[in-house]
Amino acid sequence: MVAKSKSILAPAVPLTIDSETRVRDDHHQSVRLWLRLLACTSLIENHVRQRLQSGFATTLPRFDLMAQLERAPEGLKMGELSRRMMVTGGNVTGITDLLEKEGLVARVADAADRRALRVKLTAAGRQQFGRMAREHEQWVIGLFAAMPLRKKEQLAALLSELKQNVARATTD
Amino acid sequence: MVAKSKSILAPAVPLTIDSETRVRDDHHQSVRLWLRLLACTSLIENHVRQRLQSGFATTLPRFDLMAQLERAPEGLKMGELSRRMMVTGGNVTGITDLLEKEGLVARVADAADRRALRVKLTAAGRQQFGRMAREHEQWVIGLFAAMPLRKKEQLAALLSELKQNVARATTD
DNA sequence: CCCGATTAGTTGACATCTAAATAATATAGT
DNA sequence: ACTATATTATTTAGATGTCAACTAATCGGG
Repeated sequence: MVAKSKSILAPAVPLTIDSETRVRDDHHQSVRLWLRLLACTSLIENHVRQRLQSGFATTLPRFDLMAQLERAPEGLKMGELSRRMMVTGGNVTGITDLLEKEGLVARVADAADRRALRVKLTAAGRQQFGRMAREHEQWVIGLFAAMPLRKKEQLAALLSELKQNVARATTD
Repeated sequence: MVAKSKSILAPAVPLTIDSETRVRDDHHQSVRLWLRLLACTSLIENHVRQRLQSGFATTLPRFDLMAQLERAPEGLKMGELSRRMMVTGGNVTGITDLLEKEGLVARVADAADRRALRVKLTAAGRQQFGRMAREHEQWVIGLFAAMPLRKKEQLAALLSELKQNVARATTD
């Protein structure tokens, strides 16, 4: 039963039941892990979205964009926003349009590059974001409150490693 | 999925430096943990989406819906699909419309409840899903390949716990 | 049996989101 | 300078997503 063949030319050749089982379990485990990751994210994301909607009549993407700008006082170029938010450029254009119409952000011509625009928070935008951010932080803290600090640290470390791995695997 | 923004940035609300530092670090940690979770999910999600698009000319929500049906030979009611996919009912209606138009799923009247519909995979749908699922599994395995089995188990356990906590925190 | 409250699903209005095409500007190599 | 190429932002079409209002069918207490 121990057909130890590792023949590269015959990948379809059956492995031992043991190793095959182990491999199959490993495969299932990766997919299950991914689904679990996705479930956690969706739960939190939906919760935060609903709170932003009911509490501030705004949306997650708007909040996200403003959050990026909050820590960039000199503003960010559209492309930089796109990279940080991990969405396409066209998407950023649309969200910026709406926020600009609401007077929360402003497009400013970039001095160094005439193709580029810098998006900045307006005074009103900074003020509104401040109010939202304080509450948002409390929501998130509440969602993670039941997990002991130690486990949160473990989770953060594992996710950090995963992020590196995935980033590497997706770029080449 | 969700009118979804993919990365929300941390607030960092200034308080006094000395007395609240420890608490603030804990709070900050929760937000950073959430951002890291979101970053991992977005990376994987974007990768899988692009592969589904280039390899099968389909999308993640379609794949997701078909995956739910694959595990339910009797079919699923719209509401059940909505719950499992964690999206609204209206959304499920739209995706089902398109998949039905493509002949991959079918709406069947429910015998027990005349309000309800059962959505089932067609033979063509089952076949196409099979092909996609095999590749999809390989993509996911590849993304997680660099992480040792032991750590994957830890991560899965921590996420399981988090999921329970968040589910509890968001329902009451 | 009947009526009000739920439940299942769809619809319409609108906001995100991607992928692809476009216009305008920068940059590098010759 | 000139040209080919790359970068920056927008636009378009189509898919996904929420929410609220709607129809139809079920359920439960009188």
